[in-house]
Amino acid sequence: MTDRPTTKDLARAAGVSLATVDRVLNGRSGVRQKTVDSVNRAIREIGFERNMLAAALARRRGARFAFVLPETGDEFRDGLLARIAETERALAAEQIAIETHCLSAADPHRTAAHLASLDADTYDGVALLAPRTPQIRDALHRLAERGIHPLAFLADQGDAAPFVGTDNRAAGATAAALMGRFAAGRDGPVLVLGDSLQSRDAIDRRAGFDAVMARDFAALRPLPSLETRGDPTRTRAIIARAVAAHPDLIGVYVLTSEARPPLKALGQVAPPGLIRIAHERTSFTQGALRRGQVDAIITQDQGHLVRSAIRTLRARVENRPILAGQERIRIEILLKENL
Amino acid sequence: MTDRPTTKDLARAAGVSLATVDRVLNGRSGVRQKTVDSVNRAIREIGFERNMLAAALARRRGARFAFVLPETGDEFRDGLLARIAETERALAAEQIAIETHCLSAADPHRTAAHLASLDADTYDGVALLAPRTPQIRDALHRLAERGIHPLAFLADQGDAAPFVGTDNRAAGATAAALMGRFAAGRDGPVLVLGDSLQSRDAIDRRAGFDAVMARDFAALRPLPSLETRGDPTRTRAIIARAVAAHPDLIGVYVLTSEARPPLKALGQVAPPGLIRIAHERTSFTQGALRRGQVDAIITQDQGHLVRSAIRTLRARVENRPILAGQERIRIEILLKENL
DNA sequence: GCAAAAATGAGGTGCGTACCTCAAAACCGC
DNA sequence: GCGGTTTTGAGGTACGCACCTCATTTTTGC
Repeated sequence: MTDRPTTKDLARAAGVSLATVDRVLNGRSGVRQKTVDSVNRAIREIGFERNMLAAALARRRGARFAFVLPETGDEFRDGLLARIAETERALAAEQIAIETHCLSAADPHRTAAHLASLDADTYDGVALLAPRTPQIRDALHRLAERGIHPLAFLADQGDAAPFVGTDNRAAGATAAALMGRFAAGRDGPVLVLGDSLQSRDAIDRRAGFDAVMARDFAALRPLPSLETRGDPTRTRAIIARAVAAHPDLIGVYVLTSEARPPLKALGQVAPPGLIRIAHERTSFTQGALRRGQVDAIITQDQGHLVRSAIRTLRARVENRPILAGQERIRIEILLKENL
Repeated sequence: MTDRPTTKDLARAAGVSLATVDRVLNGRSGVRQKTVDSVNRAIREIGFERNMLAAALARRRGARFAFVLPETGDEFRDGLLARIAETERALAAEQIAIETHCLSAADPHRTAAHLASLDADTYDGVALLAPRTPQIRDALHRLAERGIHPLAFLADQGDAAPFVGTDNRAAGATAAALMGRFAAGRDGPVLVLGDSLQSRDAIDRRAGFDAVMARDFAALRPLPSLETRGDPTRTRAIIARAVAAHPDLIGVYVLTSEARPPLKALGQVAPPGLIRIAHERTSFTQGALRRGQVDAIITQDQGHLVRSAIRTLRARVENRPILAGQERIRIEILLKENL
């Protein structure tokens, strides 16, 4: 903490002028590779660390980010919006602006077009939650080319962008472990259902669930996934049919985020002792836990997700390393007792 | 985000000079109450927010904090030290310095003396992990009087300092819920043991554990707590005796952080199907989870704890509000599957 | 070896605040 | 209304960096 070297010291050590140091530090053009190297060497030698406070001050703003989300309207998304708004307020003091763009439906073309419309002078980074399609992949690459840092938020986009979110396979595996342990030796079928089963999340969760079931809890028989399509009537019908067809039903695993319809439907027909596991903390699932309508919730902390996304974007904008441990989103298990 | 008002604007709005604004903002003396009020009114009226970046830059440093910890030497503490070191590195760029002071043993007088020796010119805040005693309470009050912000870290100090840590009663309750669910209807005794049972943590956890056991799992009979005193030989003896005395033993709950000796001892004599629950993620407990030597770990994220402590201290130093949601330390449940 | 192009240097300004000094003004008790 | 004290003002410098302009040097192509 004794006075750290400044750009002036760096310039002297590298044998160049302040202007050149500035060019190198900020990646401007018009500097020979040889010079760049010598400055970088000097940075290491004297242990120069840029004072980001002064940099942000001089730059007159920290950064401006956007979250691009689908306009689905479920409680999970509402929670995300609330966390984003909170984070924005907290970061206003550091001159960080955060916007939220909600795009209706899951139209990859529209999403890609929106990404293409973002201006590099306005935005420094974009966190995108969207299914992985070729259009999106290209749009992300073009964003990066324009100097806007892309981030895959909750839905992995491969190497088109760094990813912030949880491992859905492990989340499914965790659900299976709880189901198996709670069943404790009983045997019978387990119902698995979800909103839509095509999404990457749902597929990964199902895979993780099945793997652990097969390995550790062979007495339980996971049934083929059923798709509710977000339709409450259909959901009720599916559940009624399943409960009737399997009088020895051990448990139900709701693997997508809309947990309300299935849990409500179960409330009326569930046999006693039925184990119910669902995903995502929402005000409904919390209440359901308290009321005993569900036994465990597998979730990820939304505030942490949002903040992690912002931290990751900032780190990239400021060309800084991240604290890996802080950015690994944990798979949380919620019981009534640790809400 | 359009140009925020600066101190200059504030001075104009309040009808005073920049010097007076400075005096008020930084709580210097020699300003009439009437003037202070009018400046504060102007702050609200024009929505002035101090630019902490510029302030930190001008002040030539962000802040300097110290963690004062007991020199116990268990894995939990080692983890904390590692997280503190990480956080310090990450925050160096923001001119935040973090020190760690390890005080041998749990001598409240020594700890109090150490706190008294801290200089307000050097430290802005201190996070203290120590048992709650009158000496400590007084030392914390005197710290605050000298202008050093105190923080109760992991161990609550009542109103002597704000608290960062988890609710140990809820942690114990969570352990009980898992124990009960994993036991799934079987009946029999449950062994509860810990390093030391006098500490506030241990007492709270036991209380939470018993409450849930009595309410939801009456078929299980928690036995009186046994104290291992950190002695492996004694631990082995206790466990051997308990296993012999209770052939129908259902589970074991290790409620303090030194989980290694009990789990190792159990490894040799545990009846099949015995449910083992312990606290705190360490490299040992993680390995034990993977190897199946323990069924669940109740823990709190150490990195989160440390960062939350620092954020809370910073917020106080900078006279800023905190993001409550971010500072509530969650009680995590770890299974093999969600490590 | 020449002109054109590329690379580098010198020097300045501004960001919003902290902190300092010295002088001027307002207030106080009597 | 006096001397003394307290309060306030004016103005400056510094923090470390970004960003700008213009001159000068070095390199490149031919």
